[in-house]
Amino acid sequence: MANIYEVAKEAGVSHMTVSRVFNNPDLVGKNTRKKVMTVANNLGYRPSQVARSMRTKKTNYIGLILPDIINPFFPEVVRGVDDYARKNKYNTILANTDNDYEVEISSIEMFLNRGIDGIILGGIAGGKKDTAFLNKIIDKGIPSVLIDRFIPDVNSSYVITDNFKAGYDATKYLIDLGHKKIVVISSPQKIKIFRDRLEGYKQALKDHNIEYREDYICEGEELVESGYKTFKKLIKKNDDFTAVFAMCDFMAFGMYKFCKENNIKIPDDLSIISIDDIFTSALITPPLTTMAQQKYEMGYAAAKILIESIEKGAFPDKKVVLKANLIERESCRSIG
Amino acid sequence: MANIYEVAKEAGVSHMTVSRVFNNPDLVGKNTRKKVMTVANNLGYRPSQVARSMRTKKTNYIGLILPDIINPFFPEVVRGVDDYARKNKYNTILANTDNDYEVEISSIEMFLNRGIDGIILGGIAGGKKDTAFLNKIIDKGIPSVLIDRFIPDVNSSYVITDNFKAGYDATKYLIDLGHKKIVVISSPQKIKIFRDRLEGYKQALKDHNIEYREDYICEGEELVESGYKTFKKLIKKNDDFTAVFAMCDFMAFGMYKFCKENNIKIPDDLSIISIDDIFTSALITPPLTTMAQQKYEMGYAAAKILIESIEKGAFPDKKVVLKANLIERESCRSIG
DNA sequence: GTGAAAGCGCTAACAT
DNA sequence: ATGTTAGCGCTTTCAC
Repeated sequence: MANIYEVAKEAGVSHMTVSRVFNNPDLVGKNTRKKVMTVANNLGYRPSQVARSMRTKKTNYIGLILPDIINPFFPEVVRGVDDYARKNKYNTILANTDNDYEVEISSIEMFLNRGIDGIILGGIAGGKKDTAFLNKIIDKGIPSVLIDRFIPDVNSSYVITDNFKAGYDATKYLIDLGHKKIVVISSPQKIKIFRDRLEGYKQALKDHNIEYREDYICEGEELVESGYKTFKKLIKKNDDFTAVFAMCDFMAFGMYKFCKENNIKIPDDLSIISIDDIFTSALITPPLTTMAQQKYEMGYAAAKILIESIEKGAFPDKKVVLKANLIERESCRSIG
Repeated sequence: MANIYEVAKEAGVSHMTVSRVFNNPDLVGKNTRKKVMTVANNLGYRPSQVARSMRTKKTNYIGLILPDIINPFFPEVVRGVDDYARKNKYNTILANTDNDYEVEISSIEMFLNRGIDGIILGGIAGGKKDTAFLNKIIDKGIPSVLIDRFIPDVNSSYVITDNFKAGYDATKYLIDLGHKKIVVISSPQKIKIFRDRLEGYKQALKDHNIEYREDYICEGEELVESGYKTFKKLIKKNDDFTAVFAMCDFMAFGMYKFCKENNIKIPDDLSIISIDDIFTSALITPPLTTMAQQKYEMGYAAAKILIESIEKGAFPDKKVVLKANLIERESCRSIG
């Protein structure tokens, strides 16, 4: 493929004029510009982004680290990131880590070698290792933004759902329907965003003079199977409740399975509300009432923060909090 | 960040020795190697992939073009591609096109500018424009592999499901259950893989002496809503059937919705089988019996073909046909 | 086993 | 409005 010198020669100008035509067309005379464009087209010339990156120290790549693109929460996030990125001449490089610390580290290494301009971290687990991990990135001076995670003690930009309010609203929705005995199928409480959801639940109870009961809370992992097991465990200890607040759709799906097997009718015998609204939630029976996270917007906003700060040469320093919206479907009913 | 010269200076060797330590360690004496490694670590040196690409004309990037990562079929494919790629020191750049020809073209432009080493095309629509599109890529001399599509008249590598057999097996499964009146909710017949599924259906009918009826086939798009509408249209014309072969899970989901609304019990009143097996299919009620496509393997195999041919400097030239596996769940019943 | 020279294709900085 | 020079950080090639 033709390079800048061949185009220059053929067009009878210096290579710098060709460069300008592609980067600062205004600085080039109209006729020259036309001539150069014609020659460039004829020769099939396209500026090498690699050579450009070499010179400018800017690759227009951003790295996106997340546990697993197969988790239905992420594709929309990824699409949001990539849509904003692409609109602004950036490309996204994805790294699936399966929450494996070694892989997270090697992904960063790879990104560093590749000279990416910034990093977005989606849904990393948030333990102590992740604090170290994030600090490592920040120390390198690479702009970064967190999605769907808040890591205490680290001063990072992030885009997050208002998890307190989501937990509050979900609970309030059940209360308004007449429920007073509301159990919680909880995602890992070591992760801040899930603690926030629980706090929201507690506050809603308090505001409506309902007593908080420790034995109404049961914790598992963010997996369908875990939702099943966690609910099973809970119901064995105590079946005196009329509604469930599941902290994520996955766990709600697991509950659905348990209920089906044990002939518990949703919502007749039991109301269920959840948080996420992934694709499947509208399709199961009964369709799941859930607090929809704005997944696409999360990705989009994160990319926006990141890229704006890259362009400004400033460190990203914005916290965006998104609302979770109640999607009323058919898994809850009014009682009493 | 330190560059190769600083490391060389600090280690008291030439920069070429440093380069060799990272690329051909065997050519360097053991002691020198150790010394260099130590210095490199201390200085936090990492070879610039950009500079390397500039020199070698190889970026170790592959481009992956697909309609939309949000479509639940693709995340697993992407993961398969990326897992193989990453294992072999390649990274994947994703481009969502929404099947928009302009976007497909501009994605290619972008990939070309970036100097990617090869392209994987997943699920592009397959019309005339796509033939031209694919030929364009091949003409550029860029190695490419198709996933989940066969484009007639273009000599390209591909990884595909045995769609004829998938259609055949799905139909035979219903026949073995005693069904003789089997309608088809079809995905677009302008796409070769769906025509193959229909051929499989026809052959299964033939092999079991069941007459093929034109009015048993109704065509729509690969969308939940379209499954709903297409089935509605079909059933209005003719409700004399006991089973449905839906060509993709999405359309089956749409049918589920219609059946629920119209009090048609699955599988009691109607048996449904489909092709795909996306995440949701196991969670709906009743769980959907479907021919599982090997999505991850598709991506993995495509990346393997592509990268092997990049490394060999040869043009990819392999056709991989994957089996679709029957996942027996609860949407079909035995009759008569 | 190690080093010196050249150059990949571009842009920043400085001319004119 | 256009051109000249230098150099980004590597690897290829050739030399010793």
